[in-house]
Amino acid sequence: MLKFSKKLEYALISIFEIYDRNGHNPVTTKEIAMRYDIPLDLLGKVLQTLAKNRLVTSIQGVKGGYTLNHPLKDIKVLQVVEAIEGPIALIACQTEDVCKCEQHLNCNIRTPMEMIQSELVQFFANISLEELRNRNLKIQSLIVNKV
Amino acid sequence: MLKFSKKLEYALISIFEIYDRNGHNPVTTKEIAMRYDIPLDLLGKVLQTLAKNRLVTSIQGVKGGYTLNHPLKDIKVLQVVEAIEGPIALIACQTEDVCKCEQHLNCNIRTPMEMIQSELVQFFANISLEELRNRNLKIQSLIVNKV
DNA sequence: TAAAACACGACAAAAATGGTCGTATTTTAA
DNA sequence: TTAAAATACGACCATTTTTGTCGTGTTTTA
Repeated sequence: MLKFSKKLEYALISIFEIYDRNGHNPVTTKEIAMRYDIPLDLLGKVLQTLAKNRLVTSIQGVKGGYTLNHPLKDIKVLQVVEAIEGPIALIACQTEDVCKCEQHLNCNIRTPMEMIQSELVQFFANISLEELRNRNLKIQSLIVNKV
Repeated sequence: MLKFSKKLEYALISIFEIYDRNGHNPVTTKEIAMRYDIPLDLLGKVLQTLAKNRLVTSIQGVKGGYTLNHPLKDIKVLQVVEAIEGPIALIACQTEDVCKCEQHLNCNIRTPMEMIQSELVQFFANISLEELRNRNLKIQSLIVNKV
């Protein structure tokens, strides 16, 4: 099934959570893990990955935690996806320069897949986390109005 | 990593291959499997799934095989994806009416994810297999012109 | 009636994902 | 200066998903 990984879910939950507390102290892994019932160690790794990819800043030591590096409008869904899951590659041979799969000497889908992939990357690159929330709010208000 | 499954690859390869021979006899699982070096039994199941989803027609018996039900322009990427991988559900609780994950009693991503999912479904629903090939041809010709 | 093809359930192997553990490092504050 | 709280990170295990295999049955043609 086409789906996001748990790690990606945890990353998005964390970013939203850190954002919602911003201006205050750094948010700790433990706080997020407890609030959303996420395994502590795993969440730690997710946040470390986000830190390596400069989406959050880590602060070590007592009173440490994580802060957001950018406002939600400057974080694109693509950045989070690629930080956590690596580059998008719909079929295997798109990560390699030369297609190594003996399978498809006469491959009839490589270039079509490259095309759809580049459009998919654009798709994710064009949606910021802020828009994710706002468009959602719009939808909710439409529903409210409808009722 | 965000990617298509092998089965989905095999499905697309098969549809293109059957299309490229159309007007002739039904194409056999064995022919496709040999040409693209795909495990025979697995490919069989993929084609059976496509048949159940009315994308291809199966013909049993000697001289049997599979034929395409629709021209490429009438097959949307979404149909193939959903036939093979089931409905797109970016996070688990989108297949259920009520989110059962104790994890996210205070889930802050469900509705944002619903939003991005519905846009993603639209994305795949708007691309036909014909377009996959044609837009690709356009890109190729641009490259040729560029050189 | 034999051969060639699809149909399908059960199962096995392999890969990916999710999760755990131990240890080290950094920082604050008593 | 030392204890506690926090991140950093590699190694490892468990679970799930994906991929592939096998055996058997059914359909159709020649």
